Amino acid sequence: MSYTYKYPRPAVAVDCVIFGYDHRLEEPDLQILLIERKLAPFKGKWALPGGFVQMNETLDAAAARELKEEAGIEKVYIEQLYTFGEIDRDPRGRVLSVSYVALVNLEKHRPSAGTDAEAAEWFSLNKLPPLAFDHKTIVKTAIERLRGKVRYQPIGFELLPDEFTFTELQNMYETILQRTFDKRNFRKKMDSYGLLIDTGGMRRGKPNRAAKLYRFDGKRYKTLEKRGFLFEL
Amino acid sequence: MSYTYKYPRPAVAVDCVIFGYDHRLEEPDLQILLIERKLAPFKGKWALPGGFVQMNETLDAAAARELKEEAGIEKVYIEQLYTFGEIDRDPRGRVLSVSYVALVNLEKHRPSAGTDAEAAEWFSLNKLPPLAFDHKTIVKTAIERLRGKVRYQPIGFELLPDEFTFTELQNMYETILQRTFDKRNFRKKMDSYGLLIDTGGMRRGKPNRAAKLYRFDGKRYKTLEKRGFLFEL
DNA sequence: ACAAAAGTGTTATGATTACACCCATGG
DNA sequence: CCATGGGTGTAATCATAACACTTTTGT
Repeated sequence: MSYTYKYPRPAVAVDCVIFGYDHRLEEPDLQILLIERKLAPFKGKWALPGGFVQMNETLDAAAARELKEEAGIEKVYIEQLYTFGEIDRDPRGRVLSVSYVALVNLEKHRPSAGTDAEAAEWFSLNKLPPLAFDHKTIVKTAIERLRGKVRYQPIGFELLPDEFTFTELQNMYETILQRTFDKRNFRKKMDSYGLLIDTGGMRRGKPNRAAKLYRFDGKRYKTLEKRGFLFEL
Repeated sequence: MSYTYKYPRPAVAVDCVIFGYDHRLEEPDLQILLIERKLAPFKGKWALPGGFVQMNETLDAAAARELKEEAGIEKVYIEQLYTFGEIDRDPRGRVLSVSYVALVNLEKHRPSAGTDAEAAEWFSLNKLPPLAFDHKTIVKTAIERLRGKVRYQPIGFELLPDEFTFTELQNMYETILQRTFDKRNFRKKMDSYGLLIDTGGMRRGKPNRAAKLYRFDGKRYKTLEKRGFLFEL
């Protein structure tokens, strides 16, 4: 079977930059999920999960599908990033890449084996292997988007478990933004937004004082947002 | 001549939301350049300038080409906005739209006749006609991007002539952001960035005190930006 | 001389920063 | 009982917001 058109058309792929964060690490870092390519081109190289857009699915749906098929990840935060269209970005011919960014908490996505049985692995951002295609550029763009957006939209919470401590929250921001915050000032500001619900639970198990667990109040945020409230770190 | 592929491919178009601003108007407003479609579908309706991506041009190049061909506009600020991929957004079949935002000063682009001899007209944002395809959605997204970005990147200057007065600058921001600023505070802040060069010229001709003309110092901005400086309105 | 917009400082308020000690827990 | 991270307040500084009058120009 084949498809014929009057004018040439580029192929269109979606590629996903999946950021993972593990709040339990001593020295936490941002990680990215990569899959090892089993086919040419770039056979054996690491690449972003992705694939071609089907005719009966939207771009968002294609991204969600690839996320599930290749990375075994579902129902997470995902947003469109940018569309890359350099002429020679794919040696097979003209292929556009509509890229997406997803944010997940690593605790929930440890196994990281794709259903397609491709090797999928988390890599620290500081230790990325060489990547196929122009995926290095895509990753760079994704990091810039994350760094820029995390400061004025409460998307960072997507990287944490549902319940988290103040310190875990602060570490997450410090990791992404590559800077430190004063503990008291950080808590004061977060507190002032009234977006953290005290769950009553405690993070225990370490030889120090137990820490209170909080949950992000997404409903309240949406309400406030409509009234012109701006989350800002 | 025709082109055959093993798998079906969507067609890919670029569409441009061209914002124009006229600093000389009594009650300035943001405008958008639209072209009247001469062919089906949506024949006779107004639409964003755009067209299909050629195989030998990047997306940015395609956007620049359409800008020139359909709107007669060249060498202006342009950036990619978003890629729209709803399945039924084009009645002809599956067509993705990689959309772009361009910013121009109306003074320089008055004639607004496209070289393709299509009717091209500026419309006030508040008085847009019904638009073809999903172009209303694209315009809405573009406005959100402009409103969000203008506050922390000095892109607003692209809407003004090279030389402008403080009042013109303030009016431009007030128009885009739909709010007012205190004159003294606005000048104080702008002044503090040191990004405006006094050209020595004056805006004369009105029966009131002449206003000093300034120029945006793009070079200095780039230098400061690298050192971590953040423009913020 | 008048109408219209240009230009200019000061004070009050709120937000941000800097900074250090006691508390609770598990081993 | 000790090591470790949790939790808390205050003062100084800086940025923002509010506010009104004099100057210059063209007609």
